[in-house]
Amino acid sequence: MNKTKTKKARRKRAAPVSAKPGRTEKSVARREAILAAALEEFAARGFEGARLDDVARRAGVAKGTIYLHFRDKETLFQELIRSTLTPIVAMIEAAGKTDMPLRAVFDHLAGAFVREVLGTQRKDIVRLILSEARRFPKLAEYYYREVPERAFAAVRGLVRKAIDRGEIVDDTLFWFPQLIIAPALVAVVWDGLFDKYEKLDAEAMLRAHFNLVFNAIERRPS
Amino acid sequence: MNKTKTKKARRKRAAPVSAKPGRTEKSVARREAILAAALEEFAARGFEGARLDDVARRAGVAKGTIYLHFRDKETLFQELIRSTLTPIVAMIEAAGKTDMPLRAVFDHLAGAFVREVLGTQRKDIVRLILSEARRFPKLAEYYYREVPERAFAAVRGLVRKAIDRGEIVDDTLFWFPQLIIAPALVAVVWDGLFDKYEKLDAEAMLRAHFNLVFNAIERRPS
Amino acid sequence: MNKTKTKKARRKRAAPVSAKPGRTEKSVARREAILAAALEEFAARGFEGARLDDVARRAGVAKGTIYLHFRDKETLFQELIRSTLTPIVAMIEAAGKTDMPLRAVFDHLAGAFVREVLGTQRKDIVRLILSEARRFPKLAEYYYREVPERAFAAVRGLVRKAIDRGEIVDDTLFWFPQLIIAPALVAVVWDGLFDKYEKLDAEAMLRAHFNLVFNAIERRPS
Amino acid sequence: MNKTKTKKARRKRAAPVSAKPGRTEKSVARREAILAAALEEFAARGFEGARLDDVARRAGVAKGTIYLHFRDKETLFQELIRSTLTPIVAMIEAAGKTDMPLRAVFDHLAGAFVREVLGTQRKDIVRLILSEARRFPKLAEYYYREVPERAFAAVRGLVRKAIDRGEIVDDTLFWFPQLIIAPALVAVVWDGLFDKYEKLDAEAMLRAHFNLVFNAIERRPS
DNA sequence: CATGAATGAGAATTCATTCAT
DNA sequence: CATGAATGAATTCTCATTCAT
Repeated sequence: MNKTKTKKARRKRAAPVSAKPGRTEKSVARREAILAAALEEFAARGFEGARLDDVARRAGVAKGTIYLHFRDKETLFQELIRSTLTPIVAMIEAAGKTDMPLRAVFDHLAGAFVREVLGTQRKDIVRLILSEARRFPKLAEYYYREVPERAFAAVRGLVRKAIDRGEIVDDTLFWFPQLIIAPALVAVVWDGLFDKYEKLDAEAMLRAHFNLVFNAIERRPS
Repeated sequence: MNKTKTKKARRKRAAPVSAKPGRTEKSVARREAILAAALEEFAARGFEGARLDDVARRAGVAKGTIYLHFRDKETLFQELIRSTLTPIVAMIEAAGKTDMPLRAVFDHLAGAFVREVLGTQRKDIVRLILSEARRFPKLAEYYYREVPERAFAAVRGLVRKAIDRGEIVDDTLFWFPQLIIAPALVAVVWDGLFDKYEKLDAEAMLRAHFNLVFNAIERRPS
Repeated sequence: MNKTKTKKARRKRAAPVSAKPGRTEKSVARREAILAAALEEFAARGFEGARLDDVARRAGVAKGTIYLHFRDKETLFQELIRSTLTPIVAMIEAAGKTDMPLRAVFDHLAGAFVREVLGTQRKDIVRLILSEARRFPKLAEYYYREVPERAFAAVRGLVRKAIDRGEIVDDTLFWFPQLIIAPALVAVVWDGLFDKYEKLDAEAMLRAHFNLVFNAIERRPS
Repeated sequence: MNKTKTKKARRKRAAPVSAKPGRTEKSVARREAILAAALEEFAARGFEGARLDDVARRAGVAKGTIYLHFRDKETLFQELIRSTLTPIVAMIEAAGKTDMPLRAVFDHLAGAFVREVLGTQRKDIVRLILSEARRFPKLAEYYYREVPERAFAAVRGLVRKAIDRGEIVDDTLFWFPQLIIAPALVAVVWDGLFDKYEKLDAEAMLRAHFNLVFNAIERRPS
């Protein structure tokens, strides 16, 4: 008689909607406070390690309040990732539509990355994705669709245009757009793990990388 | 921050010595079995998510036996990382002492990386470090001293020799040795998160990267 | 992204077997202690109202120990019902196979019921079934198959034989075997709810009921 | 026993008066809506299992509104039972005052029971009393005074009159009036637990029961 | 009166760690 | 050395009740 069920599947009708509930300023503010607190805690301890108790305390709300805004811990985590990603995705989309020279676009994106990601808590979100997405396949797919897939499609478009315009003579970046962002990944990881042992000037590294790459692929004046 | 570190300080009396205990064959075999099982479980669920119960079951030993070989869960985790790292460190040391042309050394290391890391469970160890090391500063430092510090020192030595020999004309890699391994990091991350959505030919990517880099820095025959 | 799932479905591999785990005397004794404590608590507060904390305390074990023997609260509840029912089912089966006069069989069963059910904690189990089975359809079906279905089949067999033998001249009990046990149900309910306000001599009531019934259906010597 | 009654005594300040509040039509309607919703929820999940959230939703009021009409969950429960019982008590009182033949009275009551209880949600109230009254001694006593005590007094009066009039020759029902309603109890229980496995024609069963009983006790024309 | 967001005391369940056998 | 039953602190999630609007 039901020996093998995995879990109780406790009651839970009429889901707490998860997304934006009330509309009051207070309500929105609380939601933001919870997300901010969650970012700190998840970043510091990972998904499993973070305690909702601490999130609540840090957000200045009662434990139960979290559940008025997010169905459960996992939902809170995913909403956190999502809401942080949205503006980044917008930035990527915008970058793909420009007609500036390739090098200029990358320089601009590198600056934005250093300023808007590395320089803010958004880098923690990136780290969280690196650390946890594997255990949340839905999240991994969402992230894949929103970020690398779009970003690489944009890069490919830009590279093709640059070739067509004669700016560059090599299509390596078309086939491996990963190569252009690889140092950014290094920067995030380094910042999280080794910064206290050795500083890394991420912006300089990114610039050096672009120099190498464009030195290799730019049309050289004979 | 880090206000409420209640957790990690539970009971912990008379520590069972931790390191390599007896010398019996059986004992050593058990230790290996536990480490192998731990790798699987930690890789699949992360440090917090893994259960020693599952490690024991997978290793075919009783739960208590784990404690005969490792002081606690954290020690098991760190020993796992350490023991996996040892041969990699040796490889790095060896690579730094060669006199082969720089390009040849990197090609060789890339092959070794694809074969010995990406193609084995060692990639899971790398991922675990990326994911968890932040919460284990001791581990992060150990890893930093053993791997990137040594590896980058080796790279710097090789680069200097290559410049001295006139093989290359650019010292970017001396200042940012990270740039040469960045795509390897991408490969590990991609493999863990996105492989099911889009395959990535890591070896081809690494080769393409070297082509770009060396095209940029090699002395060009006038 | 998975907005509508009902519950976390937390990990739970390799079910804790639920039934008899170890084989030690101690283990069996603990299991019994837990079941006994559970009976008290469930009987006093119902399924939802009972707290496993109290069950553990009453059984003299730690909270976690309960989970070594029973997958969860529901399983504990159902095993409790089941293990109590088993001997009752056996009794019913035996009663159906006799060749005694119908009246004698019922007299015997009534005695057994008063002695073995009303006079023991088994009456609490009956009450629990009345109270809770509706919320555990699996349990309700199990109970139905084991008790009323068998019991009424037995009654019908006995009634038919009694008619064939000319003991009784009426087949009402064949069509409504419920009528013969109805007062027993009243006795259980009364005992639970009203005994403190007015005592009910259950045995006398059952006897009076049989007198009525047999007075109505027995072949009357013209 | 009952060592650890921690539960039922949480906060409870400035009680909101409990009983019938305002007099507005709206107010009365709301109260009725809440009671109706409460019946559904308590019947489906029991006292502990029912959630006031669901009651409020079903009644179309806010959660706080319940507390404007009922002091707390327990009060709501008891008022529900009480208000449902009132008309039943009236029916019993009326039945006790008739001068119809005993058999006719019972036939009439059986019809009323099938129509007004079994055929309506009132049967759920009966079930709730069977299930929960034990945990609410006040409720049990109230119910005892209002229903069985009165009903059995009425039955005894009717029986005595029937004997005096020479309708029946046996006083069993005087001593055990429970015997006359026992099948009704069976009908309620069966309906709740086993109806899906086997239908029970309650009315036919009650009639068959009366036939048996009156066949046994009616003065037989010599 | 009505609302429903907020609260926080629980309650079920998990799992690292211990220890008697 | 090995075992695995037992422990109990910790953690997530629930829901009766309150109270500011």
